Amino acid sequence: MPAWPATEADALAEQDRLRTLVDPTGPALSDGAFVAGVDVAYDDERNVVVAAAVLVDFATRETVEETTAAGPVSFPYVPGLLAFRELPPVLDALGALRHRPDLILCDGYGLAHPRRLGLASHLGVLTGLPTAGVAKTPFTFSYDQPGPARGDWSPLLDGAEVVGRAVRTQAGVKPVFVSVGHRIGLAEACDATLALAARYRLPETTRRADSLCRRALADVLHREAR
DNA sequence: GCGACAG
DNA sequence: ATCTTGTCGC
Repeated sequence: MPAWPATEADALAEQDRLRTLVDPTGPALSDGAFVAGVDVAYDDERNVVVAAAVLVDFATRETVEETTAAGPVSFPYVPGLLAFRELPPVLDALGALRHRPDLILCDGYGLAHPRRLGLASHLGVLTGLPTAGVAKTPFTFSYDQPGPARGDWSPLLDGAEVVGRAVRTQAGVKPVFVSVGHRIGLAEACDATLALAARYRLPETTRRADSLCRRALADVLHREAR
């Protein structure tokens, strides 16, 4: 396993290498599947980053398992290179899961990335597992407003290229931006996102991972302060 | 050329 | 991401 890139030049080269390994197609989830949500929280002052992985039963939306992992911040925030900042602790948290996820939903992008290798794609290749990205903002991409009903969607475009979908997960709420990561198709990734966002704008996986990593970060800081 | 830009 | 109170609404 190659060392984690330390410079932007190394990171760009690593993206080029991983991009050739991505499979942006794959089947829909079935009942009985487990979907993992991952997210991270930072304290750059204290050089601490904490990741959380929450495994959810796709059919019932109940939490099956939760893990966290803490570590030092190993890469600065550079738009386009987010994966190098977020993935080290995420890989640790996923590795602590006792069950293997059938899909991992990330907070951010996959194919919808300036260089076509967002953190969801990156994580998919590193783990070999199906992944997709669900982002809260359109980044640099364009889209027409999707219809008003839950389930309505419109193409997310990078110029003329379709890189994902703006998906309305709840009526009267801003859309989320779904893009494929690895080993799942775009329509299938959107279906999974919609199914997990039955009540709120963001899928339960993302919501639970978000709150868990914040709590875990607070715990770590509390512990270090004494 | 410069700035903006997922989290 | 993070700094941050109360408040409107279901």
